[in-house]
Amino acid sequence: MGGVNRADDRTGGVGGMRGTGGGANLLALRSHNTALVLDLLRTAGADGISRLELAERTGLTPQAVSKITARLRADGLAAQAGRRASTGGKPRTVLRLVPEAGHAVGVHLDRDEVRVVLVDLRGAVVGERRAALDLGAGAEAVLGAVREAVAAVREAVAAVPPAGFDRALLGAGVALPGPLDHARGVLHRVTGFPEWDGFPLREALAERLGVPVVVDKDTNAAALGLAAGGEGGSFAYLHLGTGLGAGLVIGGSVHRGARTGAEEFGHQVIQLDGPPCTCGDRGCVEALCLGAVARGDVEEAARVLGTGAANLVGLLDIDVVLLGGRTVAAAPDAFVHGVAAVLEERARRTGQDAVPVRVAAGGGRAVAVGAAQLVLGPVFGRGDG
Amino acid sequence: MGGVNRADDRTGGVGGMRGTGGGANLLALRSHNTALVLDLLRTAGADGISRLELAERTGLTPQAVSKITARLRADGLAAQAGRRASTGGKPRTVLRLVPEAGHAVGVHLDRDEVRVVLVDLRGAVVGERRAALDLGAGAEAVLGAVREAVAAVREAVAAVPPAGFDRALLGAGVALPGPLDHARGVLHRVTGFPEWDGFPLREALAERLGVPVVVDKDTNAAALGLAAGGEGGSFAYLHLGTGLGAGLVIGGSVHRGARTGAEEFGHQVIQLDGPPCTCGDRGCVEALCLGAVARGDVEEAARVLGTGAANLVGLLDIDVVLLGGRTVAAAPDAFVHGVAAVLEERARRTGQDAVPVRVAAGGGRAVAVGAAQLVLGPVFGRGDG
DNA sequence: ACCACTTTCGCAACGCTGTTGCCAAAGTGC
DNA sequence: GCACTTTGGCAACAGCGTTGCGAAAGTGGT
Repeated sequence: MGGVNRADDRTGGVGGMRGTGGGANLLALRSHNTALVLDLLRTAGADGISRLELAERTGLTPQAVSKITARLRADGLAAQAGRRASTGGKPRTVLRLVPEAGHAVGVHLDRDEVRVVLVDLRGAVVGERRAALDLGAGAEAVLGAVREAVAAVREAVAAVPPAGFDRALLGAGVALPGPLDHARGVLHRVTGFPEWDGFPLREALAERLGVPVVVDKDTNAAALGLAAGGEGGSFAYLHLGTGLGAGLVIGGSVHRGARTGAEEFGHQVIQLDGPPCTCGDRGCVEALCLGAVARGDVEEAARVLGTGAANLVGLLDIDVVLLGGRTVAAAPDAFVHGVAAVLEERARRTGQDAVPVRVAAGGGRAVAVGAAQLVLGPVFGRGDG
Repeated sequence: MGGVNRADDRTGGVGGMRGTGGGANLLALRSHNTALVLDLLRTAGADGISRLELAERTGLTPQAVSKITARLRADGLAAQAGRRASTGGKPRTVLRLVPEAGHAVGVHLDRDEVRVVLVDLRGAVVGERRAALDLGAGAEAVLGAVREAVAAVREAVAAVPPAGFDRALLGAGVALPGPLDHARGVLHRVTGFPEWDGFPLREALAERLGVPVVVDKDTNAAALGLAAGGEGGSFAYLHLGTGLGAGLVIGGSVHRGARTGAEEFGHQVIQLDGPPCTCGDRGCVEALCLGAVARGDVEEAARVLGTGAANLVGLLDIDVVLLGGRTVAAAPDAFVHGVAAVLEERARRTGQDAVPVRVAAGGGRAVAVGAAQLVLGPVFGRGDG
């Protein structure tokens, strides 16, 4: 290890911290490093990870890792899990995350139903509940239904063994369609339901549930869930259902604009003076893509979607394109191949490797699971996603 | 101030730190907070800023700020600069950055000339030199010319009073056209000059100049320069010259992809099956825009550029669009108004405020000045830009 | 002119961080 | 069975920001 300070040769430093404020004290430093270790424990999964490996990956000294993991074990968040084979000396003891040391609920508030999942620290679903719901039935009814569904899931899980575990609920993440103010938890223009305009959902729900609440757009939540599910680097999640939206993950974190209008992927113009779109513009990807679907021309829809994806890939250097939504689910292969074809053609021209295209994992509960990650993310140092 | 830990009620914490590694020790914490203070001192400019103001803005305690600024003063980086009016007690002493405590050179390596600037810590130009240069003349000739130009600027500045100042050269930033590997400083496919392919420019130049070197794409450097020049938040710099490129600043930092292909703004398709582009695709913004310019139809060129910009604004929630480059400089008003018109039309539809459009400041030496910021940025905690 | 009060800001002691030096524990290999 | 390697905890340590306190330097009332 030598006498040289090991963190000195890192390029990153503490990094980050844009905007105002950002002074860091010892508490911030401690929680930062703790979150880092927790994140590595989570990534390691059931295999576990040794202290020295943690030290190598974080750049901290083994002794610092020992201190941090000792605290985590004392708090019940980590546990010893066997040992590795010796390499000529004392074998490394393997540590693993204790998934049931904390939980989070994820709420997917859709136009016609609410879906609630309870996940553990790993992000694994341990309870789920769906209920029909009219998003236009008014705030009281909707909030009540959410409260009920959340309570039902919590009770169901609490009833089954193994009992005695700490079922600490860290908070609730809520995802719903339409732009909103993520930072303040206030809704804006929920498509088709103007009565929600300006509604302080986070505050109202936090009061009813008695736990911290985070709200976000459904596509962002889905993208976040995919990122937590092992999808690394930068990727775009394109959701093609009744509309066309996207969630963007850049460098591991979800991109949200300062305003609410971010990720209007569907209203990117790719056909100057093309057919009119519901948004009032002409030649939007959404209009072209859904128009082709309506005509039954899935091939053309995929090509159009691929062109929009190619623009994104070129602009932001995306690593993977993931497709989701009901329309994609109806003909997954056609869409994947069609989009991939456009990207491969592009890669052939630029001489680079083609960006892979896949159907997003998670299926129908991807958004709810991602919403839960809105709460879990910060625990593992993922900012707000 | 009370007994409560003040950093606890911040949402940010130490934050950031994506990817592997990232363990932070006390040294990292110290340099983080120091950089934060330096950045505020720089932003304050000649007006200066008081210790208590620094404390409020960073979230640190006044005492911590006093310690940090004492170190900075001892190092010659900060100095007392008068005092403010009293508000009923001891008046605050104002601190300011000592600009001449450090310098950086910025090199703009263009196809036909090299432009070198020497800037102080504020980013103000204190020396400049231009020289004709054939980028295709081979590595030896080009590197020699750069070395000569840099040496000439340094000597010219060292010769003029006020003498005796610490003229510490922190490093050199180099900007040039075409994609490259920013992290490793290796070139890729410099448009029109295939012989530079894979050339380790950073290493080669660092050896000749004897100072650390950072390389980046010209549009990224220009965007970084604009960000350092007071342009806040997220913005896009669109450069329309012999080609069409863009530099993206998201949340105060330059966006670079993991690969080299990021920000291929000009090859965004906005006209399906449109006219062929030099890149091999059809309907790229660059082809349409430059085609219109060639026909003398500046109005149409601006509309096309505006459509591309609108796509960007919608996708990434950009705050400002800045235009630059020779073609824009030839008819600035036409381009600004034409692009603004598209964005205003878009804003009218979505019911939001229109994103403003301006001509980028800095003129012909914007890239060189921005290149210097590649070196200065990290000093002020701006990561690598 | 004097004194009470407010505000700024440095010194000293403190708690806590990660680091270093050292040693016990627990394996492998001759 | 002994030498060696590797792991990881204990204790002392340097250095970070924080807290307690007091000197410095103004204002405003008397």
